[in-house]
Amino acid sequence: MQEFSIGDLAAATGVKVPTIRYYEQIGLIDPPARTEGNQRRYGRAAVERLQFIAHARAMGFPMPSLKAMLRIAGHRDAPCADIDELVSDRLTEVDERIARLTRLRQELAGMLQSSRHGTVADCRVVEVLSDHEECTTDH
Amino acid sequence: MQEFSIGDLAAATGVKVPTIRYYEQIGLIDPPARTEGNQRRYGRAAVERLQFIAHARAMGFPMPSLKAMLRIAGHRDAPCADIDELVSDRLTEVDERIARLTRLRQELAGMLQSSRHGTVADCRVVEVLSDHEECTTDH
DNA sequence: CTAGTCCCTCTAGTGACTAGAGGTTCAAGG
DNA sequence: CCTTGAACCTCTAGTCACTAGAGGGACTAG
Repeated sequence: MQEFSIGDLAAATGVKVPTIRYYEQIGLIDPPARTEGNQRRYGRAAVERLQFIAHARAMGFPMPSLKAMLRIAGHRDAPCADIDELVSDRLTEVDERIARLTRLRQELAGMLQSSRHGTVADCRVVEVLSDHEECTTDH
Repeated sequence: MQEFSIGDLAAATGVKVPTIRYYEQIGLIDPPARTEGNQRRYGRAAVERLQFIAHARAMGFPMPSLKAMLRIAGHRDAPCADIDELVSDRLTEVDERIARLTRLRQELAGMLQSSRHGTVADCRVVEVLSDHEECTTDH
């Protein structure tokens, strides 16, 4: 089993070195073996685990879900349904977020549309932002 | 000109009391007049300004843009175009964000689709999250 | 062997708030 | 007028997920 320094691990996963140490500190990854000179040495498994973490973070999973997934993934005979649930929760969140952003998009576009005057004094943007009643959408 | 306590202001705008003090501290709003007993008293203008801030924050404008907008909005004869630019920047950002989330949505949905097996050992979700190559989209 | 890069720990800082301690002021009811 | 209780004050410290820096030790290629 080949060994990786923390820098190798960082290069392999795209997670920065101090962030890896931070993850170790908060217990997201296990403390690895050390060399005589006290440097961290990781194995393949650590690379995969960190890739998993990086990837899940990139998909916006919150830290607690991440911990839960890692815990579940550790039991190879645990039911996959538990993880599926976290994924579908996240899917729902993403859907909501898309919906909210779409409404916001409309509002922003509307603000730009109606603001072809000259100065701030009669700027629709300022008005709309100052007065919630003016919104065409809710938020 | 009627006066508002910090609590009134909070009630009127939905911004919490400590947050208002924080905004004052970072110079987002002006320090208001004080009573004999050193309590803050605000006027109408402060309510409007804070509403503007709350609203813009709800729309996801970052703090620096907010400061810029407030600065510009202060000059009633400044060109509205400067604010429009911030808004259209934000619009672009929102569009990008929607696009990213839509791709993510697909990936999450795909993961769920293909994971109707039993245990973690052969859970697609775990696989996909561990191996970036498996992604059907890029991110 | 040495130069240069990587690694170590520890502390402190970030942004945008939030929470709490310990004390003061205000406004309404008696 | 006086009391009571809610609202206010300042200040410090905590949150999350990192990031930056200081000051020093370890590893590796030439």
